[in-house]
Amino acid sequence: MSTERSETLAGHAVSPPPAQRAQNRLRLAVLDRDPGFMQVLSKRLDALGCEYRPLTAPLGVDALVTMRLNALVLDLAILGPTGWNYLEQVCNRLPGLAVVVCTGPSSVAQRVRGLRLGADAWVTKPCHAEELICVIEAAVRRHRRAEMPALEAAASFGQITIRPDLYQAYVNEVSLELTAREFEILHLLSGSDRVLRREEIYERVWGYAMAHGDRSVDVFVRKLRQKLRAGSPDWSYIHTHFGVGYRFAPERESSVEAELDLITGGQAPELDSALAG
Amino acid sequence: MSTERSETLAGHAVSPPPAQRAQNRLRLAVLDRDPGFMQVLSKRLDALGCEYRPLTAPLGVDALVTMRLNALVLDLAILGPTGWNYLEQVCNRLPGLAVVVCTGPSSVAQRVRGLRLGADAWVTKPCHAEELICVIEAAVRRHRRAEMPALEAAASFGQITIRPDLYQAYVNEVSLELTAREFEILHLLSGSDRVLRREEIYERVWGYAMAHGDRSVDVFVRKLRQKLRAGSPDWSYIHTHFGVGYRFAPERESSVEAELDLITGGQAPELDSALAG
DNA sequence: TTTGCACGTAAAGATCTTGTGACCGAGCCT
DNA sequence: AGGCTCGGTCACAAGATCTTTACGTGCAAA
Repeated sequence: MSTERSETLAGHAVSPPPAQRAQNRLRLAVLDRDPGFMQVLSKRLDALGCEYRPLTAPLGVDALVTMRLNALVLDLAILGPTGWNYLEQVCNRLPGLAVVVCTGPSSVAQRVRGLRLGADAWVTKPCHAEELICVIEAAVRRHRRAEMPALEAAASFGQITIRPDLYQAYVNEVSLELTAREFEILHLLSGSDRVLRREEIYERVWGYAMAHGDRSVDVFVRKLRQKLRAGSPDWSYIHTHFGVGYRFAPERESSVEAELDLITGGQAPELDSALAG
Repeated sequence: MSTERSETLAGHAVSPPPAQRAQNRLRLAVLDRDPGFMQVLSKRLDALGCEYRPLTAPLGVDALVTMRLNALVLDLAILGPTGWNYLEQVCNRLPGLAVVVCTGPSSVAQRVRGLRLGADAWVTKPCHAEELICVIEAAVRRHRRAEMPALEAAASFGQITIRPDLYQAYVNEVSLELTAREFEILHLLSGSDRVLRREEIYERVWGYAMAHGDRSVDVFVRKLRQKLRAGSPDWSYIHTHFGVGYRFAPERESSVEAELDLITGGQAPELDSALAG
């Protein structure tokens, strides 16, 4: 297959598809010195695909900021009396960070103090790794509900730019006027390098299984191609794989254009203005 | 609620405190049957000035919605096997509600299950009232961090000025007379430059999940547009994305501009001052 | 080359979304 | 109690979009 993704053609960077997944993955740091605890915990975290950073000494708030964490787990015991101060600082400076205190036996007063200072949860050791992780997730979950608007970034392919935040695709700042469904299909295709079978496309866009003989995907691909061609005539984006499905890949079109492009330096101004008018 | 709404007629600053305070006060319901526990807890809650409602049987989700709670504390033991289901339902339908399970001895598996279903914290009885309250506050605090950026600065878009401190929008110092809901929706939309789906708007303004087929958002957008048009006739602010949702973006309208543009040759810098004056 | 499919294309009809006005109940003030 | 505002629902109409259907075209195997 044409592994040569044509991102270089556009002269734009293509945003990495896994951005979405990275957003949802848990990023956390654990400040603790108990080797057994750390080992058990790290094993479970790895299994969950967390990005996980063990710490043995308190990091400055600025360092924590640059790590872009979702959560911080810390054992107050290893910080001594300064722990309270550190906890307060972290909670104040990083209101969006989930902070879970996981430490040995404590008094009610201590736990109350920790929670009042801004900790989201207090787990007493010894504890089950699974439970601690659930507590972390609960704290992060609640936090995320707020700033979920962390959407995907815009991506460019060939001449078109796909903007998930606006549910629309553009060529030179001009909307292609895609309908919601058209956009979803384009978005799906553009996010995958491989050939997608019709059933796959249907299922992921419509949300349920495709009926046998349904031609809806074909019809939408046609409309998409039509609008893509209208806005970007000398490129082709959606390729048919006979008997299989469709594949997205920006490619330059016919020979005549190609020669003109060489002459005019990759642009055909008359064409653009003609279309724009 | 906002009883002093009509005072804004003058277009002058109005004291917003009552609404603010009501927002900050904790509104919670406790589903439990232990008299001793309830007594101790209610005493502490009263001292803190919480609006507090004891329950001895599970309330329907709809009933909980109308109570406008911040938090729900429940003892799973008194619900029996149906408790898990109830917990799940409540957490799903009211994503903005802090749910704290406070129940007797339990297994790790049970606690994990509860947290996974959406509970924000799990406190084991017997527990100190003070600690439980801290846990509740921690959960609510995290939830609020999202929608309570405290005092936000005023912002202007096109001809309108949005003043979160006054819970009102203005055109040339004149109030648009938005109701609370209307303002909240406008505020939310204006703070995000992407398309917001109805479900998102509903969930962030109403605080719980939107029922399928609910048209409330549409109706309020209509009322908003009406008032915006009344105060700023030749601008449009809220744009419909068919099949998706709404997006806020101040844009001039064509009607008056078109004629002026013809006269002034495509630019109408005076227009701003003319309209502003 | 012929034949059987798969696919491209187009348009009409069905379906879904949205705008809109009227209406009703709850809560609040007088 | 009565009038008011506000929040929320309903039904209808106008559009926009989607699905279905029909037929032409091109691919691939025999």
